[in-house]
Amino acid sequence: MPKTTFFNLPEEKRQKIIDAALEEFARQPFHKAKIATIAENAGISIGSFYQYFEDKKDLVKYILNLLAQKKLEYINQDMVANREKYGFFELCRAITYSGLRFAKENAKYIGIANTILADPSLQSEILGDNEQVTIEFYKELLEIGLAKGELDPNIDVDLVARFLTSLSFSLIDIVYKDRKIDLNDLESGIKVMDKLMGFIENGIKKRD
Amino acid sequence: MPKTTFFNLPEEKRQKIIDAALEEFARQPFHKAKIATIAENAGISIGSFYQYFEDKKDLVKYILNLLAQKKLEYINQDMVANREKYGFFELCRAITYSGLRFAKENAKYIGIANTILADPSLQSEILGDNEQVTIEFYKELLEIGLAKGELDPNIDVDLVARFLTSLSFSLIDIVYKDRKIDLNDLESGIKVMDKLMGFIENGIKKRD
Amino acid sequence: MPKTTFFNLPEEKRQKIIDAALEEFARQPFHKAKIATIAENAGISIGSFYQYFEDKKDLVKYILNLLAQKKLEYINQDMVANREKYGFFELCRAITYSGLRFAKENAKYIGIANTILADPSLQSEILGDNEQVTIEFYKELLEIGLAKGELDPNIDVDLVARFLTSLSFSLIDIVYKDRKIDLNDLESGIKVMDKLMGFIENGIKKRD
Amino acid sequence: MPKTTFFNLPEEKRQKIIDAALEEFARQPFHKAKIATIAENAGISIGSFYQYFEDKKDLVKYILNLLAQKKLEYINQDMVANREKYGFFELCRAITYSGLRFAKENAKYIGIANTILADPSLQSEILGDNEQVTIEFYKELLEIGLAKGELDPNIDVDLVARFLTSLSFSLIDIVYKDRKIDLNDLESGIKVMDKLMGFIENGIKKRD
DNA sequence: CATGAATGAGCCTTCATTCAT
DNA sequence: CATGAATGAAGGCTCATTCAT
Repeated sequence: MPKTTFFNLPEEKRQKIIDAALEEFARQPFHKAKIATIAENAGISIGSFYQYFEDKKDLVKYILNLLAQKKLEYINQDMVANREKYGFFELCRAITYSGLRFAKENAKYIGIANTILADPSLQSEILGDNEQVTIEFYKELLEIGLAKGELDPNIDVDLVARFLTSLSFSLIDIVYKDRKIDLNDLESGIKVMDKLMGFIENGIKKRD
Repeated sequence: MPKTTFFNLPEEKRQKIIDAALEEFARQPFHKAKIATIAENAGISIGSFYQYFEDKKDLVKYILNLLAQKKLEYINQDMVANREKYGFFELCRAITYSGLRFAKENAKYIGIANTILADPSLQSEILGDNEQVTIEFYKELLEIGLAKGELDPNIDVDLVARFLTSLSFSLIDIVYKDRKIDLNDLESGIKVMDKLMGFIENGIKKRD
Repeated sequence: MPKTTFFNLPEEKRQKIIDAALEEFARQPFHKAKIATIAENAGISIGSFYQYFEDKKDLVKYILNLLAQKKLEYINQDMVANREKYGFFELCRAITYSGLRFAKENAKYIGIANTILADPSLQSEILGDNEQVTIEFYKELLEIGLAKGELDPNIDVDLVARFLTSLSFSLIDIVYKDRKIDLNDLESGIKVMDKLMGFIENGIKKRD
Repeated sequence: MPKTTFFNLPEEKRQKIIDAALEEFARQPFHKAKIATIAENAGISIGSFYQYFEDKKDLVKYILNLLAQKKLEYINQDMVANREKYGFFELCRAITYSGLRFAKENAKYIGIANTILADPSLQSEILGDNEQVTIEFYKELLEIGLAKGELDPNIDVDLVARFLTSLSFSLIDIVYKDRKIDLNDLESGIKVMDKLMGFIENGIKKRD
């Protein structure tokens, strides 16, 4: 966690530092990213950087948490809170849709998490159980869907949850890498999503 | 590409070097992986290393090509050559199945490609058009399937090809990360695969 | 010398700063001792520190002077003032005894002077002529002793003075390092001292 | 301990590095001594330095060991081996004499050990039980002297051993700091020593 | 071809000191 | 006077690459 000095900073300055960090980590993997560059782009001195953060890892952890948090904010909290009232596929669509919006509005930084977490020597130390949380969330949705009779009772809940989790990352990947899909046209984004969701729906919904 | 001296080496020695490199890249991201370590584990001197390879990047490119090549070898070449004679889903299953076997027999090194390619500063330089190749291959299979009337004519060939490509990586990911799926029991591996393929099949096959 | 602001401080605050400095210098050599730590332990801000002291060296010089001064205070001033009236060995015993009491009551900080003065890059700059003063003092005592016929006229005054000075530091060293000598039992302290003084006395007193 | 690469170096080069280190540590305390300076004065690159030594501490430990070893070599090994055959004061004189010769021929570097070991944060880590060894050695000599009836049976063996040990360092200190004692005139060195030993002898020898 | 010592640019991190509030 | 954020020079250490043997 950043030191308290960081949080005492004026909003604007703090944001500038975060932006500089995001930019650098988007360009360089952890071990090649230079704090000097980050500091310079943030308009602060190296010494100041070390008054805000314990060290390089401290910064990375914070950035990653920020991204995770930001992504969560895109999800419709009302739907999540009242998940019982919505259909499974409706929820999945909403979640995926929020993921899309997140991707659209943060296109520049989506690759960062992947880049950072690809470093085996950081994973264990930095990565919390974010992924596990996502899996558990999908499992719960699936259980609800099964109880309501929306889903094929034969599906392997664990496996499907894992698959949906992995898929959500894939989706972002596709959107992120394929610049041909114009994210500024949200319409087309939704269409992409709908098609993908169609695959899933056809695959696991209950058939009469 | 490695220098000719490398290819003049006795098979055994060459393999030892490759193994050492794989091991190191599995443990460390590109910029933290040390040639000194690789050389030592390979039982050669640092000087020799530089007689075989141009530099560090040269080694990485070679290793990546090796892995791609090895994965290809797992695919039933007869089916690929005579792809016209097989059903689309049959081919997909076979390809996925080969991916599974590859994952099973090279579990240790699966993460390497991901780790290496997560480095944005390497991607453009090192990554060839491997992924594009895969996408094109799937597109061809889809076109054939469409021509044969196996597939729903409404699907977006480009998107589905992209999706299948991404999916194949996801699959490997799931298998790779989830140690609960006992890869030694190939039966279960196949079951996993079949379930996943079921989703796809339900999603894009032609319905009468 | 500290700035006047320092001496305007309430006694208590000043002492807290001194204590914090002593503590830090006891733990770390000059170049590793941190003003930030001293300031924090003293309950003042770094900025305040620099309002009291010119710089780090200023503090060290002051601390060293304080210790020297404090040690002097342990010596029976009456005996020193009227040195002519006392026997040489009586004076030596008294001085050594006072050194012991100083060591006992300031055990925690005895090592500081040694630690600081071991730094060659500081010695010339910081060290006054404290040691020379001590040597001169012993020389005077020896001259008096010789004049009174207490001492063997053949001794080399300069050398013995130097030796006694060095010895006084050795004594403190022994007491300081050897925790087996229970300083709380002053009785035993005196016994140690008496034995050491016995060596000297036998060595330089006039024999008839 | 230095790496093997260091010991593979030609004698001359090795010596140059040691000399450069001695010179730097004589001028600067541990935390201010710069490897860059040592490397430069030794005529090697910084990189080379780190191929010879693990790190700065590694070098210091080695230098300290060297000095201790060198000092030992000055002692008449025959006398030490056959200590039973020599008188206590004879042995003490010989040991002190060897210390003097060591001081004379290594005047420049005598202060180094003191300087380095004055750093509390290094003592525990670097200092072995060298001092304890010396104390034990003197204790043994004293026991032999007592058994032979050479010494006053009332002396406190432990205390005197400790005192002699401390004294041997003091002696070196005097010689080291007092440039007025011309060490090039060994005659005068011996005289100094004899006087000091006289004090001790008078203090602890058996009186009839 | 093999070797491994030599090189030095490069980067993280520290901390004494300053200064604006 | 008090504060504590800002500064940046400085130094330990790493490691890819070269080269003489």
